[in-house]
Amino acid sequence: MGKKLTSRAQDYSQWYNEIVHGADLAENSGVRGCMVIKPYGYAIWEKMQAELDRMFKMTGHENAYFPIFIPKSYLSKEAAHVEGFAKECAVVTHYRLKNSEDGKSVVVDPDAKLEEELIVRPTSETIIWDTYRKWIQSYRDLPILVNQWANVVRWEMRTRLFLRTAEFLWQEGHTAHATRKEAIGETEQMINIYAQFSENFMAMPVVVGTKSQNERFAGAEETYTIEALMQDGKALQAGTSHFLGQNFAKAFDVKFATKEGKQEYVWATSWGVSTRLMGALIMTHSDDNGLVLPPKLAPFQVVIVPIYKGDEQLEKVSKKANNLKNSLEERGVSVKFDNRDTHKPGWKFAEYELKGVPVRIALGMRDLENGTVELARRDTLEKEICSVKGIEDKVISTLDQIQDNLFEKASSFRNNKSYYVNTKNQFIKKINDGGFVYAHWDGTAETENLIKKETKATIRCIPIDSKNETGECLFSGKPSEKRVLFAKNY
RNA sequence: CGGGGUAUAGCGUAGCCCGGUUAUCGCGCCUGCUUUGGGAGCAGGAGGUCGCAAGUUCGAAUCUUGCUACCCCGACCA
Repeated sequence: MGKKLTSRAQDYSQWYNEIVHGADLAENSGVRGCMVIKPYGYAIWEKMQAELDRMFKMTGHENAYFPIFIPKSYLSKEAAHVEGFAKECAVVTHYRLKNSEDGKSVVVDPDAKLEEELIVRPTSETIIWDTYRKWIQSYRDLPILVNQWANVVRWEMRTRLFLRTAEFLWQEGHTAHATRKEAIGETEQMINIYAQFSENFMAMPVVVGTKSQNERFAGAEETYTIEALMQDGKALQAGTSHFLGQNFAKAFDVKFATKEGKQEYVWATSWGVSTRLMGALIMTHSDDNGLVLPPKLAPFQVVIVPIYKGDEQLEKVSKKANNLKNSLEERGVSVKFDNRDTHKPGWKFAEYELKGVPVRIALGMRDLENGTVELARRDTLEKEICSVKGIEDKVISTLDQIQDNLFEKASSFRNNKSYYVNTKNQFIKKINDGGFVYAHWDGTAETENLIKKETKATIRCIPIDSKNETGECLFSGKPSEKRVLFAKNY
């Protein structure tokens, strides 16, 4: 074993930072709170994008693009919305620079002040609904099912790579519907797509639920969420889908003529996931040796490391390795053959372990003689000598096993850290230990605020599959109809 | 945004309290030879506006002030 990361037990935050840097995912930039996503990290994001985009299109959505700038007046048209975002908006006030008087620098030209300031979008509901007004006249124009891939800016005070940055990448879906029912259906469909993506691609189990009023999106009537449990026992909101009612239609005067010829306001939804998913991915699977990637999101699923002495051996090994690479690629497996002569095998082993490559194949002269390869899997760190004959099937089944195993491991971790508590003391203890705590709650914002103040826990969601079960709120003693999910959160 | 801390070569650091030769060490980097199945060894070498800007001083990495960035803890948030 080579250089050691800080262990999770020792310092979880530092472990996280060391993985992000060590696995070459991202780094801080010269701009406060803004990150540089490096090629290896971006490749993972691209894998996420590709699958999500496919799922969006399968359900009838189209991509479009709206401006990064939003006139200030738009933002204030929906009261709750502006209140939610006002405190974290970047504002453009001028459109020109000029040389300073001493000629050594550039300064903002005071003569170039904008008539109306522009907000750098923190989210695009307002500019999009201002646009939809022009697109929608009749029920025949509905539904509109549009998504955009974009960057947004929220001026965060405290940032962490991927988890909370001032600028981040995301997708935001914005749909318009003729009926309340259809819009709610869309909201639910999209949260389910996020849940499927999380579980099937990220191998990350999530709880699907709705947000309490306190946690709801600014301007939404209902917010659906997927909540995942990180290895330090804190919850991470991984994606949200909002039923916006007619709030934005009313704010931007978007009406349509029904079949009967009546004018009605349009029903809206919006939904998004962001580069925060990268943080979720890291904190769900990775271990003290580095990143662990599920095969479906790995930039390359297999790395082949040659072992040789001298050019002659390298040539022989390379020939075999390239054949193997080709035959794996024909079967749909992505492979990197690392034939760099500048690093030794041991160095490469450690490097790819840190980078979370699911399967490593080592190939040397001994293997050429015996017709074998050494196959190592990242999730269990197990090594096995395999016959090269039929190795493609073996690799494919190993990748499948890794994908499944990661989900199983994450699921059992979460299940073991999910508690059903019935007393205040138990509640406080389990919250402090970390984990998902299911408890009765009286349904009021006052009690939720009290709990947050006393325990730092918030209601992560009211789970969709929460069974009706009468009980008493642990903090107010008032009656409750179902348990809700509490946790400390990111 | 409030409290605390840090900033010295690509990375991690010593020196700072108590100002004074050529700024320390490790990793990495370059060259050569030997190596190569879990981060190689030896020899030689390169690399620094000590975060930025002012100030104090004969003299500043070291003292003072301002700025910027990052880390930790809070409040806020995806």
